[in-house]
Amino acid sequence: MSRPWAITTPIYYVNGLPHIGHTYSTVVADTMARYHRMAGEDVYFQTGMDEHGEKAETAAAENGETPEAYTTRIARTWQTTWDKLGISYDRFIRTTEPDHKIAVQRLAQAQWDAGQIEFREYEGLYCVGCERFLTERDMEDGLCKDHETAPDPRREANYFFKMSEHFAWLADLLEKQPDFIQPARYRNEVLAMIREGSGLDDLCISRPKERLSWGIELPFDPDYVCYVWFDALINYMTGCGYPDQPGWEERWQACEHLIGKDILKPHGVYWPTILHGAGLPLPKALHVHGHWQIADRKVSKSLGNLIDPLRIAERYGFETFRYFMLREMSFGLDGSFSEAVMVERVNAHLSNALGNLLSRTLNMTERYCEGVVPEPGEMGEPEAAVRTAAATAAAEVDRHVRAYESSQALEALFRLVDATNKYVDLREPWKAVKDPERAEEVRTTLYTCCQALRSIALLLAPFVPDAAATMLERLGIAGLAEQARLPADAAAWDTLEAGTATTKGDALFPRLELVADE
RNA sequence: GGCGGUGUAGCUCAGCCGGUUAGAGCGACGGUUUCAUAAGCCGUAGGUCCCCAGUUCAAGUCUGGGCACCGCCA
Repeated sequence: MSRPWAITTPIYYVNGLPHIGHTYSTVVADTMARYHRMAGEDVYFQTGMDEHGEKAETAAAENGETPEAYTTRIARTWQTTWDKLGISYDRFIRTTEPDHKIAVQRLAQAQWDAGQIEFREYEGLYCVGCERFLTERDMEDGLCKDHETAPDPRREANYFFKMSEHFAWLADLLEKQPDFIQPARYRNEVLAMIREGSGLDDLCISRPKERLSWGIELPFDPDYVCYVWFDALINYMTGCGYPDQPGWEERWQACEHLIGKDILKPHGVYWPTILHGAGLPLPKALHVHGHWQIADRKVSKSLGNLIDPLRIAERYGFETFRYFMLREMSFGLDGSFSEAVMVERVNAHLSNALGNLLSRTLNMTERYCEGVVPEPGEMGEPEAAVRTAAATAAAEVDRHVRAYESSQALEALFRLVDATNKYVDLREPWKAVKDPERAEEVRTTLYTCCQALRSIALLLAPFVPDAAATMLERLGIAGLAEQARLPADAAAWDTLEAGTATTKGDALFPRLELVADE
């Protein structure tokens, strides 16, 4: 049995439509999942929707729908989007599903039994319009900022998880296991959040049903439902099989979470302490990425910075969008999205460097070698250099992908593309072909190019799967991506069989033109 | 107000524990080639490494102060 490995996207809140931020998270997770699958690991990849809570209940009511109908409708839209974009998730989980409800109740019960939960009565200023207690930040001159009304003093009783008792443990964990939250900047932020005097305290994990009914009932008090974050976070474990599926712990402890920096606190503080309080094991790591700034074009303020992935896919092709996000964003830092820059990058990398290499190689193979992978002669210095470049690329891609550094991984991969282009120019097969005595050299050159393209396609498969599949198909080794093992098979040489038919085909990545907005 | 981050060529960024003339990719410009998606290849262009002070034989790289932007908290 191969080694388990799991990855989760954030559990997206059932609200609106996916934009570039969600798409980026999902694409990174998909790329990671595809790579680990190709590395022969037993991969589980989960994404899904967080469907409970006040906001969903309110939105449903505004639409004249039941919460069930509303959340089902929105969830379908999201799932359809991921399907259209070819995201290879293993499960699209919804927090309204029965197994999740069981998981939440079991975990809440475990905390209750462990004495981690306390019932407390408190008083605060409640805004009827907001349907929640306000903090100072929400008010101006004693009025709710949103509703400009005075909040009522109100008493309420709720269940609290004694979260602050676990801060020392968490700080200690982050010292001993610095890789638990990556990159390090976010680990430091979490340490700052739980430092003495930072203000973070215990976590309210319930809502009285009279105020909110759209939630999972607390197992020890039917008058209350779970606070939405407490409910939502547990989805990651539900998907791994908690509590009853045999062997869930193994998968769970190999599970890596991928999130945006906006939800660092729930994932970096709430989640590990909740698990610790319930006496449950932790996932393997938390990987935190930055946000996309939208650089060009006027973006309507009311719509916000909405980049609709389907619209981009329609205009430019999803794989180019995907390539751009993975190549352009330094993991952990903010990135800048602009269609103009995307077009520029994609043309330079995918069309000019890679697409053209494939195109010239296959064209010459067709013209000079009857359209089959030729029988190579002796390998010289330049051929050995390409072979070394492939081995280097395979090793570097592996290292960077495992560290979530997709940008550096693609950079390393394109060094192989460049090396191969330089190699062709050095050998000049279009000249050599005119000299009958150099026939063997031509065959060796084109064999080497095909072999390099095979490595490139394999390494590229997790990033742009469709294009990589097309490349392999044209090289006469369709479906190889499904059987190959990374990184070893991308570094392997002399694996192509002479005589295999190749197909020239159309441009793999036609050059893009910037589409003008209407 | 507190804590943290970021500030390096037009753009996006590398530069680890301080050490030869500060790097890469893209773009720009010039040359060359024709197998190829007006692609490839070769070369060039020159940036006060945010500012000031300090430590050091030596500082983008360490220390202190300042400025700008961002994040978290209050």
